[in-house]
Amino acid sequence: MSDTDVKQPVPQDFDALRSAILERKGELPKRLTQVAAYALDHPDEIAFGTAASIAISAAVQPSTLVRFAQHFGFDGFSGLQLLFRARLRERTSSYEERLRTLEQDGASLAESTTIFNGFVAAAHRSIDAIAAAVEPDAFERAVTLLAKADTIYLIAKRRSYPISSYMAYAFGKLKVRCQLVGTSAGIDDDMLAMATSKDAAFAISFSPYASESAAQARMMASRGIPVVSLTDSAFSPLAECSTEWFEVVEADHAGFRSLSASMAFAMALTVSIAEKRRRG
Amino acid sequence: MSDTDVKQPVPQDFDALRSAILERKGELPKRLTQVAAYALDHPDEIAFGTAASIAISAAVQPSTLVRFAQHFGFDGFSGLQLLFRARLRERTSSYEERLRTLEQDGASLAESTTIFNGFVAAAHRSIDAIAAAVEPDAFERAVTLLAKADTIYLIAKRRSYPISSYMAYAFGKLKVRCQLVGTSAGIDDDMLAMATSKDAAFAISFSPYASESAAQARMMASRGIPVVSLTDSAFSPLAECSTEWFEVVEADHAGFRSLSASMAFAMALTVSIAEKRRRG
DNA sequence: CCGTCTATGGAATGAACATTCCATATTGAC
DNA sequence: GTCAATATGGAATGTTCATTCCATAGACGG
Repeated sequence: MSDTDVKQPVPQDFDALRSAILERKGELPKRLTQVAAYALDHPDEIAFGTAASIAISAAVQPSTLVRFAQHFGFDGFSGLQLLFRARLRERTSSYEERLRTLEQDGASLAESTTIFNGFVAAAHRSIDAIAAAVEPDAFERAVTLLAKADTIYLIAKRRSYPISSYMAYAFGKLKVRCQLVGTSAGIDDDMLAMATSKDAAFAISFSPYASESAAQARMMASRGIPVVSLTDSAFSPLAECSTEWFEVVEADHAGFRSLSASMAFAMALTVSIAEKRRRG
Repeated sequence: MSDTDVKQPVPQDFDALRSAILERKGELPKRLTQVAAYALDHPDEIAFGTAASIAISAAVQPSTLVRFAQHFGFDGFSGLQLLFRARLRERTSSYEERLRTLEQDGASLAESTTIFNGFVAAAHRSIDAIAAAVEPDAFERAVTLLAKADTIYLIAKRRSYPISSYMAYAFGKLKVRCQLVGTSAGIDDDMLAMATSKDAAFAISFSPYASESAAQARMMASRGIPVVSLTDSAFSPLAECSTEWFEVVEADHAGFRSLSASMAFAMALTVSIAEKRRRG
């Protein structure tokens, strides 16, 4: 059983595997070279296929795939396949990598440091996610919609309230009329009742969705007032009653989410609206 | 076998499936709704996972996943999974394409897109900056200081208020007693007057510094109450009266700053404090 | 040219998995 | 409140799949 070369450590990520393959391709027997070439040329096939389907496609036996994986220190083919799948999943996580190297340096970091690094990485990931998820056209439509509104009603409760309150602050500085809804109990509905179809609303709500926010957004929509919203799922009650809606998936650290990505989005929206107005 | 609704054709690609799910989500029974929400929120999991692992993650039975697939006309779960895999294959290209538009801000892009990209980039820079600027030891000291406080007073006005209000929300969830200062005019000083040296304060202020915040922080400090602060310059009035202070330089886009980095910092601090308390 | 050692193909095996089935719970109509 | 219809949980089932095993082919050294 000299199959598993003990000298080489088992590759932990796709890049390591790739290097290992390139490095050792000279000393591999014929069929394994064939597999190596196929693997690097068709990584997606490896990620999605089954051993049998890949074997056919690469013109080898399934057992050869297993042997190939074992040559590089894996338990079997499945272990190797995980790396190919992780590659598709992660795509963006150079941040996680940086974080991992940070944590290797000092063996015993204070817990607070780990938490801090976790939130930093989560923030990066969240921002990448929203950058990829927001369609420029939809964003432009939302900006147009809100820019021509007489008054912009900002609907947000609880966790999303800090975002709307910052938007209200910024709108104030930018001389854009807006009305912050959700501050003191009771007067919200009275304020919203004054809205006309010349106005518009921007609603923010994350799971678990505050029922008032959804109800208020629905009410606005039913009165013909355009509603733009920011939420975290296509299943959000906001999604169905909004003229335009955007999905932001804040990455979490240990179950807690910061609002980093939402804040960036909110500011981009706010400034874009002001800019569009300024230009006429 | 009225499971497979013959009215609906079997979705042939992910978008068709997505539309079908959103369209019919109202008429789905409870567990199937749960699966529907999970599927749209975690498409990658569906693509790679096994029925068993997905079932656990979505808190349903494997059989429910099969039934869900059959409700939408598929033979079984596997048929549905193929669509999620195909999506992942195609997405990777368009996804990277989107991220590439972040770099170019040619005239061809809508202004709102340029602004959006600008804030995304600024957020990344800000977070990198704070990750580099915060010293783990100082952070740990700040956490310790605040964790042993009886009540944490959160001092913030105007631009920094969204941060403290989110912290107050999170502290509430985490059962950490805190007092949000700066909300309604007048009672602030009365609230702060009740603070004792067993308490602590966390102050946030950015240029141009609200004079009240600085005054309140100074007052607390002079009464022997530990003050931790987050500000944007060593010359900030907060820096000189704080036991520990941290500098966050939010990168700006066209003169406007989002609060992305401050939010990440605030959440890290909040969670660290709660965690330290929980441990004794 | 023979023996040994490694590589390979293909069948056998056993594990993982999707799917089905049935008993129970829940919902809705009368 | 009762009954029917539908939804759900969980175990049983049968299939697909990765893996192992073994017989044979090929390479290499003597």
